[in-house]
Amino acid sequence: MIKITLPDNSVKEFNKGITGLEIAESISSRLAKEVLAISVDGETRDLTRAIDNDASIKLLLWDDREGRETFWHSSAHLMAEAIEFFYPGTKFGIGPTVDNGFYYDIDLPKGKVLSDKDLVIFEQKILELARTKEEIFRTEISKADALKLFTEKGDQYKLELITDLQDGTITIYKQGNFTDLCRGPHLPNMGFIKAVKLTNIAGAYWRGNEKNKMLTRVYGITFPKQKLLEEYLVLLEEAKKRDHRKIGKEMELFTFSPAVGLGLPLWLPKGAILREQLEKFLKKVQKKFGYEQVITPHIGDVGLYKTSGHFQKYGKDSFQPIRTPNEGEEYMLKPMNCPHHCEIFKFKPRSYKDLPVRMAEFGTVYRYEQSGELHGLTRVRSFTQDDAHIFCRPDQLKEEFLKVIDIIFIIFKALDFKNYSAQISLRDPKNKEKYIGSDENWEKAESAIIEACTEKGLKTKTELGEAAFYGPKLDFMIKDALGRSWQLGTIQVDYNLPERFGLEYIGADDKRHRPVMIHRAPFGSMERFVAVLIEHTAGIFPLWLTPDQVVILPISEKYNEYAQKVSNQLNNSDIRAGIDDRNEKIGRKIRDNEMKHIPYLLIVGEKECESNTVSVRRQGEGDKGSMSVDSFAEFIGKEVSEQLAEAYK
RNA sequence: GCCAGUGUAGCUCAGGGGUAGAGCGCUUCCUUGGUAAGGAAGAGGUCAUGAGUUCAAUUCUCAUCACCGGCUCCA
Repeated sequence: MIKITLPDNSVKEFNKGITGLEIAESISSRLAKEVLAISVDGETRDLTRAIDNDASIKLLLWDDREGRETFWHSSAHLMAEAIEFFYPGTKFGIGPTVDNGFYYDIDLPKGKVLSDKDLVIFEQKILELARTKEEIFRTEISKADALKLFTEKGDQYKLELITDLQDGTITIYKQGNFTDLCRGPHLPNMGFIKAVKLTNIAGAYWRGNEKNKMLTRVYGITFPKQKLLEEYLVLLEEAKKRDHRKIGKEMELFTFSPAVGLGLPLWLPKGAILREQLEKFLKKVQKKFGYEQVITPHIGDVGLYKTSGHFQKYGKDSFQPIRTPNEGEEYMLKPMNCPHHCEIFKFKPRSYKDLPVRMAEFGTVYRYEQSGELHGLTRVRSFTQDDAHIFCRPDQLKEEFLKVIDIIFIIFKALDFKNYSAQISLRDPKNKEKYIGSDENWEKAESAIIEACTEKGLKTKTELGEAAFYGPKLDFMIKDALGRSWQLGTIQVDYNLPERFGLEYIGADDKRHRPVMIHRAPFGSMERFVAVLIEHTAGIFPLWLTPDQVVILPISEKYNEYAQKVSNQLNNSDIRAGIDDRNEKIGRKIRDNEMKHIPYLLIVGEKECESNTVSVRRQGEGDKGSMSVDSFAEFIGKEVSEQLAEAYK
C-alpha cells in the first residue's frame, strides 16, 4: 500500500500502482469524467500512469492551467492525426500549447498549400476521431529505437529533435494511427475533446531560425464543452472591437498614409491632444522627481554612433546615413537619444555634488523595422520616446533605480494598468561577444537591477540573452486586447556609454570619476503606450485625458450662439469643450454623443440661455440638473485635479 | 525580409464575365424640436495598381503594392 496525500492534506491509502484516473473514480464518477491530468509531487503526469510510491497529488481539471495544457497538447496530436489522414507524408515539427490553445508546425507534401477550407475539413475529422474516444498510449523508448522509428517514418524534424535528447528520457505517445515523439503528459483518451476551432494558418521557421525552412503553422483551440468554444469566440469578437487600429480610426486619433511612408504615424488633432495630456502628466511627475527637460535634434553625426557603438551593431540595418551635398558629412536619423544626452552631460565639468543629473526629453527617434513587422502604433518606424538619462555616482545607482520604478508605478496606477508583468533581461553568459563592456561592469549592473527589484517586492521573470548590447534591463510588459504582450516601460543600467563617451565628474577627493547611466522610459514610446491604453480602455479615457471632455448640445439652432459663448468660457478655463450644432433633435444629439463616450453633455435651450446656466448630463448617468456655467467649470476642473492628485499619490 | 489570407463609396459590408449596390456618414431643403435615431432630395467609386486570357474583365490568371494573421527581428 502507498499513502496518497490530497490537496486538503487528507491521506488515503491505495494499492501500489494505482493510477490518477482510479483515484478520481474512488472520489466520484463525475470527477473521473472531468479530470484531465494529475500532479504527482509537483510533476504533471498522465492519469493512466501508475503511482508506485507515497506522493502528494492534485487532480488537474479544466480550470487548472496544467489541466488545460494537457488537454491542448493532446489536441495538437489529434490535429496532427487528422492532417496525416488527409495528407500522408506530412512531416511534423513541434506541436506545443500556447496561452490560448495550441499549434503544430508541419511540412506538407511538396506543392501542397493549406487553405481555410482545409481547416474546416480538419475540424470535422478531429471531432470524428474524438468521438471514437481513441486511447492515448505512452511508451518509454530507447534513443536507438526512437531514431529507427522516425527514420522509417522519414521525419527529419523529429530525428533532429531526438538527436538532442538523452537516452533513457525519451517517450512516444500513440493514438489511433498516429505516433509522436513527446514528453507528455496527455489525456487518457481523445473523447474529452468536444469542440474545436482551428483559428489560423501561419508560416514559421523551423526552430525559429530564419535560415531554416519555413514550415506551416496551424493554430487551434479545443474545449471540453461546445458552450466554452462559443463563449471563447464571443470573447475574441469583443477583443477585436478593442483593437487600437480600429478605435484609433473611429475616434480620429491617428492614421497612416502610404504617401508618407510605412510605419510613420500621423497624429490627428484628437490624438495629439491625448498625447499632449500624457506628456503633460509625465512631465509634472518627473519635475517632482528632479528631472530637467532638454531638447536635441533629430539627426546626429555618424561619428556619434560610432562612439556609442550603435553604428557597428545596427548600422547596416538602419536608415542609412544622409550625406551633406558639399562637405560629404554623414548624418544619421537618430535611432536613440542617449548619445545626444551624453554630449549634454559633457557640456561642462560636473561635480559629485551635481549628481544625479536627470535629463529628460520626449525624443522622436527613427528605426528601420522590416516591413512585415509593422503593426499599428505598436511597431512603427518613427516614434517618440518618453526618454530620460540619469547620470549618477555608483553609490546613488540603487536609489535612482528605485525612484524610476516608483515613477512607473505612478503611471500604471494613474491609468489603471494592473495586469503587467516585469522581466529582467540579462546577458547570455555563453554568448558574451554579442555585448560590449567589461564583465565587471556587467555584473555590477545586473546585480543592481536584481537588488532593486527584490527591494521593491516586484515579481519578475528573468531572461538570459535578452539584454541590450550595452547593458541589462528591466522591462514592464502589458498585454493587448488579443493577449499579445508588448513591452512598455523600460529601465536600463549602463556602465558602457559613460566609458565610451569619456564621461566624468570630479569627486570629493578632487579626482576624476566615471558616472553610471540609467536609461529609462516609463511609457516606452508614446505610440505604443497610446495603443495599449486604447485597448485597455476601449477608447473610454479618464476625464483628465480624454480629448473631448464636454460637448454642448443646443436644443435648436436658435441657441447655437449661446452654446458658442459657453464653449469659449469653458475653453478659457482649460476645459476641452465642443459644440454639436447639427440640425438634429436633442434626442439624436444625446444618443450620438453618448455613444462617443463624451464624459459631459451640456444641454442648452431657452431656459439656460436666459439664466446663463447649463443642463448637465454625465456619460452613462443621465440628467444631473442644471448649474451656472461658472460652477460647472469649477466642478469639472475639480474633478480633473482630483483624478490627477490621486494618481500622483 | 519570409509564409498564408484580404483589397468594391469617408466607414462597415453585399454583389458578380456585359463598365456597380445597401446602411451609416456627407451636402441641400423642410422642420426649430427639452434628455438615446424627425422627414425629403442629392453628391460621392478607373471595383488597389499593372499586364494577360476574352468580342467583352471590377469579376478569371499572373505580377506589383498595401493591409491583416503569424515567423524572424526589435538599440
